[in-house]
Amino acid sequence: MADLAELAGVSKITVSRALSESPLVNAETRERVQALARKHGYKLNVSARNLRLRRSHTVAVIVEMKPSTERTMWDPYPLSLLGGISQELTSAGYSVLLTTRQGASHAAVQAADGLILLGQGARQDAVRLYDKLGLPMVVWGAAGDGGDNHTVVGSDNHQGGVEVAERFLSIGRRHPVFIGNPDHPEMAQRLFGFIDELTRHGIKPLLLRRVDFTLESGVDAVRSLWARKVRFDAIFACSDLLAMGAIRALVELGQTVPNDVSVIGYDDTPLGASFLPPLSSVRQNWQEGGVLLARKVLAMIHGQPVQSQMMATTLVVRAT
Amino acid sequence: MADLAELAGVSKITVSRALSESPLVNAETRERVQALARKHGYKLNVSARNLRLRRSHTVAVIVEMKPSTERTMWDPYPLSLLGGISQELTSAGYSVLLTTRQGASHAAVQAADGLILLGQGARQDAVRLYDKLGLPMVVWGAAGDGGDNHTVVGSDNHQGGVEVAERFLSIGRRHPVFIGNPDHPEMAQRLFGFIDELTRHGIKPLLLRRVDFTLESGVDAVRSLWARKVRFDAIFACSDLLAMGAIRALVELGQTVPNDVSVIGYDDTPLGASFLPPLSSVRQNWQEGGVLLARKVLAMIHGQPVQSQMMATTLVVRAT
DNA sequence: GAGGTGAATGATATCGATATCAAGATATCG
DNA sequence: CGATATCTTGATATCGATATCATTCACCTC
Repeated sequence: MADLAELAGVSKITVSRALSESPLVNAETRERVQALARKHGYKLNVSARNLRLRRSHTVAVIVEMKPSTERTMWDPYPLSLLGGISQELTSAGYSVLLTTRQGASHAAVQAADGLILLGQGARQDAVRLYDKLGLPMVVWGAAGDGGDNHTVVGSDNHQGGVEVAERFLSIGRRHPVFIGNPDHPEMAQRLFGFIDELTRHGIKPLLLRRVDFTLESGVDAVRSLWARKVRFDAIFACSDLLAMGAIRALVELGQTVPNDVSVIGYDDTPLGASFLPPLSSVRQNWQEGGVLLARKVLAMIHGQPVQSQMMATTLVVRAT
Repeated sequence: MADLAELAGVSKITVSRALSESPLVNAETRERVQALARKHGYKLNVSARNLRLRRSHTVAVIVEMKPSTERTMWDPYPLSLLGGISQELTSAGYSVLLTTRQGASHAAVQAADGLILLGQGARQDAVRLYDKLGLPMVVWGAAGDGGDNHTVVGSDNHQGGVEVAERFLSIGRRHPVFIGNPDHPEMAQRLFGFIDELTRHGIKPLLLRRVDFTLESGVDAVRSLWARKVRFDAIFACSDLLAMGAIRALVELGQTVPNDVSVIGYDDTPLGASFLPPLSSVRQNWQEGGVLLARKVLAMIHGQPVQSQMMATTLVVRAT
């Protein structure tokens, strides 16, 4: 910038003003300086600016969806959110700093203007940890206890459960089963919604705990029900893969879907949609979720009041 | 840092040295300063350090896989690579700055120590654009013309095509069809590999151009073949979705897979693996790809010699 | 005991930008 | 025509860290 100043025959500060479109500088001077800057390929030193302005124009995104730290980055789940976040933040002129929880101790994260936490961690420990940093923070997940310094955005898992229950009830199902892992706060909400709605009609679902969200796990779940000779006519699975596994096992056992047993999955993956038969599923709009997360951090950074928000889910009824 | 210096009764510079584990400082002093730093929650100002050291310990990842700029972040493809990149870089103490091409003009990207470009853009224009920045750069994609300042990492699409051809030949197929979009450099490589190997055995495949990589597009492709009464006994589809669509159409038309027609997809998605029948497909290891990308940039940043590299593909033979 | 060695610490300058205050040039007004 | 307002520019200090060179002091050797 000093060089530019010399070239243009003005002072550094005038160059600075010209490049930042300050109205304090003469239009002609501004043009001249900007032309020179382009010509010589001048590049602003972001560190210097950030140092002076005491802000980084950066939001750190910490990904930690599962207890298994090894695999966190691999699930398509956080990655979809990331898409929305990234688009919204970059178009607002902010940078996205991507880290896993291990990397989050690095200094760069602390320099961020705000934090987006994907996944609350077991027992909210991650949330508490980052709350201490005192940065504007938005968390993706189930609505927490609140009262902290952070905002929560998530999809309304409780409502998702309710919708599935309503659907089952409306088509006359009376012996529903829930497959999933209620230790996970978001899954728990789905279960609660499911139970709440069923209970209002005097029905009590069976809870089948499954930790792995794989196709095999779904197959296994149904087989175990069958082996125990449990009577059931509807399955609410916490993921599409579980649901597809369940259907596959049902078919093997000579059951037809949806005549004998209705099955509804969760997440409405393309995978489920192109399954045969096409899977009914609860859709969460992750793109929108990401955008919302980004908007909330930005609002917090700008000191605007921000509220937690749960996004509506949609039950997509296909063939199962 | 100045405050810490006063508290500890030493100078700023000594504090700096103590916190950076410099051997120039007395062990006892170092302990004392570090204890104070912890106690008062001291946080290093990264901007200041970066300014002084003239580096940012940051690698920018620019995502631009498809001509359609709107959707770039949504394909699971770049996102998987991102996982590997992120883990490798953060564990090496580097930060990952995530941007789309639109956001890449922002100053923060230019401040990065290195660049990872996911997707070369149509006609390599993106590559050329960023090459100008003069930063260490690694590009994911098909091996380019080389000779530029960047390194290319990608999976060996040509070999992938060859492997599929070999498989078809080994099971006696004589009328293969290729479905995909040869305008895309990576797809083109697959096609070339496919053709090269087949030609060695005097066989010429049929090329069916399809731009969309959806299930519907695959269905449509096979129907059009059928309508034209083309004779074919093997299909190499450029994506698993295309392959699954093709199979679905074949089944509708009364053909059996793989008895009448063999089908092989690309990418070995979980989707394909849990398809019925389980899809044969060419696997690219994206996790490894991401790790490799990260390692190469780091090497370039450290001034070590780096070479472009194509990763081997694996043909996973399942039921189709 | 003079000179040399090495360990520990400090003073100062510096990285590249911007905020603040000051000042010169020009325009406007009665 | 002088005074005040407006526009434009500049000098200086500053953000928070680290590199460089200088200094102090204890200890060792001959």
